[in-house]
Amino acid sequence: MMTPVLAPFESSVRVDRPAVHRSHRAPAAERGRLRDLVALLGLGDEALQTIDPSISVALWHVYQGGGLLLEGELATTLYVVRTGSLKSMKTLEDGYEQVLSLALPGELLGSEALHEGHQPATVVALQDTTVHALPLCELRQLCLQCPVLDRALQRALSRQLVRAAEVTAMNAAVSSDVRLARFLLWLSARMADIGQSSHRILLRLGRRDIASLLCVAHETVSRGFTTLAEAGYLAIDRKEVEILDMARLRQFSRCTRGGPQESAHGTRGVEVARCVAATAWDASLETALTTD
Amino acid sequence: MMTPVLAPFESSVRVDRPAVHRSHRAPAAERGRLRDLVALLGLGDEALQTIDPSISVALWHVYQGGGLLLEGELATTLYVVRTGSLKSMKTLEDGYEQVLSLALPGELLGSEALHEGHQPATVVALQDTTVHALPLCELRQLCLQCPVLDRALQRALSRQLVRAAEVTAMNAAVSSDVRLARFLLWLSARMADIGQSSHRILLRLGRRDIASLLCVAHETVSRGFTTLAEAGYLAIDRKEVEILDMARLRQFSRCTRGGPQESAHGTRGVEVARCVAATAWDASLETALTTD
DNA sequence: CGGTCTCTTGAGACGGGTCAAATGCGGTGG
DNA sequence: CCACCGCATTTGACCCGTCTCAAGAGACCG
Repeated sequence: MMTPVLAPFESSVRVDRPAVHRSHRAPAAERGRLRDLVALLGLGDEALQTIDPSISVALWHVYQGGGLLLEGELATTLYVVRTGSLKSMKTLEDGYEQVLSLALPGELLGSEALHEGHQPATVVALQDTTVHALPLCELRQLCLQCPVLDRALQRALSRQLVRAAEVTAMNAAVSSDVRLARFLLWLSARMADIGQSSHRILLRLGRRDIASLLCVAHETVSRGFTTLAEAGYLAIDRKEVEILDMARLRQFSRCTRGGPQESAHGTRGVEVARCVAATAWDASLETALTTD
Repeated sequence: MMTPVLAPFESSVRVDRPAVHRSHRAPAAERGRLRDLVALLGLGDEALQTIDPSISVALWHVYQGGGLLLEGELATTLYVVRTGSLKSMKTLEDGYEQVLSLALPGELLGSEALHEGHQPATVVALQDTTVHALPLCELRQLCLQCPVLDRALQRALSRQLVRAAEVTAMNAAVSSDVRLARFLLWLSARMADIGQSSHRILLRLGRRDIASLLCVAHETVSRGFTTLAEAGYLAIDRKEVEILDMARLRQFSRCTRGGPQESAHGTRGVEVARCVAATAWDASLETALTTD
């Protein structure tokens, strides 16, 4: 932690040719690191027994705004997020930054590079973050030694696929306000998954990044927050969101084009009533869906 | 092939509760089936040696409009597309059908269910299609026996992730015409990958499905085709597309909001000229990019 | 304390959604 | 073989939602 962080690229970075912007390796070398990794992959201590303890699993620190992966880079390592959060994004030919996903603890990074051998996306930390680094060659050994871990890896890959599908579903053709509501519910569920509050959320993504993820202009996101807040679904202060009425927010998020359209405008609750008949049913599902 | 196909659901199906619409198992039982599967995963015959030949890999036929996976279904099997094509889609709470991806030969289906254990999406054949079916329990044995295959599976999973990211990038915030152009280029590249013409393409997806994939109204897709055709980029007849000017189509596809906007309207080539200065450079990259 | 950033809010224009109707193809049954 | 029906596709007209441009208020940083 003495070593200064290598120039993390600015938050709204335009990734240029070279420069392996990379945060330094942290000195930390705890004993339970492997155990920690194994737990993140959803396995118990018993899996630990079958693993060669000489395997080196480095712990990396990536500071806010720092890059972990750079588009085009050769794939040498797979990462598992331990703490913090990161965004992955693709810089399109025209220079537009398309945010692809949000990585929270327990998730895999760099797995898209197994195919083709180079990173298809850039990954940047949204806050100070730690990741376990598994060199691919060691990973192969691990998979051979420990079939349980091999399967855990498959499951983790599968989860990434599910996440990607969720993002696509979020962007299903609907109004921007509904998209934003879906985003918040999605985030809320994921926070719950990692044991954090699903009601009070600190947005790590800026408006611009959220906008990119939802494929809208950033002003639209801003207005959307205002609208949802005025409707009483949530309170927002800068990057802090508090979901005040989960059930109604979820109700609102169901609207699609073609279906009964809901507007969050106007006196709260009035026009929402139209399709809220299902709210009781809704509430019964809520616990199942949110893991509150 | 004597057995009649179990009621395939109609092409524009709304998946309701029950009914395991499932096409029947085909009688075919060729010798080289395993070899075929292994080849689809990008492995050579040498991998075949390490595999227990008693492993049962069934070949399934799914007829046009027939379902292979049903949302919510328990995960028991992984499929590898052998011939044909399928779409995977999610039925959102409001009944809207969101198309998530297009599966072509060599791709994995059902892999999203490794996590959570049940299918998160429905998969329907767009034409008569054959898939290799690997029961999960046997798959595990295979992975143990044959590390090469295990890694091939990881790569295949990784590829699915890349595909998902591509879809997201396609939908990056741009005009609907540009989105359509990107879709066509994407499809063109994938057709090339599987050894088919990248210039003449038979669309297996209907306008409605394309619209869903691109998150626009189906009328907009229709108009988009007309626009691109009038601009001279392509010719379209019903479901047959012929890309007439790949370079200019690609050029057009680069436009994003914020960047220099291009309109395909009006006399072809006029307004395109503005940012076509790079066309020479473009052409040099083309071969690298398209695998024509 | 200024510079630079993000975020918010407003005003106006335009793209694309919605509704509607015409066309054409494919499949079905007489 | 033909008439009929349903569905996909196309095209037009209209209007709302969202993008764009612009300005101003806060934050954060040096």
